[in-house]
Amino acid sequence: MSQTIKIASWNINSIRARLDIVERFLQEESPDILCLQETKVVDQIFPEGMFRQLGYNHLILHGQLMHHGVAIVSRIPIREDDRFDWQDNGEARHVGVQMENGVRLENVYIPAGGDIPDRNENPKFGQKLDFLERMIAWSDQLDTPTILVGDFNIAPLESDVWSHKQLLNTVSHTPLECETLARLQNAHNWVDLGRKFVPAPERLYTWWSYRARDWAESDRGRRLDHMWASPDIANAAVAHRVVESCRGWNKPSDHAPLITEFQF
DNA sequence: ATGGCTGGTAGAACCAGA
Repeated sequence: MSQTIKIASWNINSIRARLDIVERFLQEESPDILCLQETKVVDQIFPEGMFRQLGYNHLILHGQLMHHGVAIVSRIPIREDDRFDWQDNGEARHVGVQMENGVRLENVYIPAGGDIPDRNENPKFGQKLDFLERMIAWSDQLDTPTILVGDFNIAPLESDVWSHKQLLNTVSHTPLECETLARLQNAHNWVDLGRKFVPAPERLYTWWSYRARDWAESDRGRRLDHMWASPDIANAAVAHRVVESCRGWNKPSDHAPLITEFQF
């Protein structure tokens, strides 16, 4: 007997500022599970009501004051199994759950890394690389079917950015970050579902700056958000897309949500 | 013109995002 599970991931840039568009997204797309990044709220005042009204009664929250914060909301049973501190500084950037079928779902918010792509001049860049190294060590040992989603803050391929040449020295697309992300991918033979369904060199973006006069017209996007799957369950993914239209909604996040449908 | 905006928290001529 097969089961279809629809999983979404969205860097929401404040859940409280975005409650209306998240509700619209849940009503229109009806995912079974939604992984959120940058919730920017402590767990005590996370706006659970809207989610529960729509049947999302399983809420796994890992927030903190002001910045970062992740959450997994679900209308099918999930149980928390870990919340790693891959940055080793207490920031809320990961939470992981297990579904009833035993597949793990890991929701991560990799640090942006600051402005200067040099760990000596900019400690945040070093923290980002160290975060990735800890994820590599974890991936090396991983022996359970796992789905890894979230805001990775790296656009690895030339066709993942609006201009490869102009962004080579911009944090999120530097060769060092792209090489490190490739090592992370190789550490578990992770399947990049975005590029499985939209092969390079087709344009594929998930983030557009707030500062563009017209984000859609200039289309200076980057693919910062990703969904990866263990090789042994990658074939369970039967559909995947970036819901770009959400970027044009009223008071949007600067990220668009991703959706993958699995048939287990 | 890849920072032109945006949010949170404080009460900033702030900090952070990417």
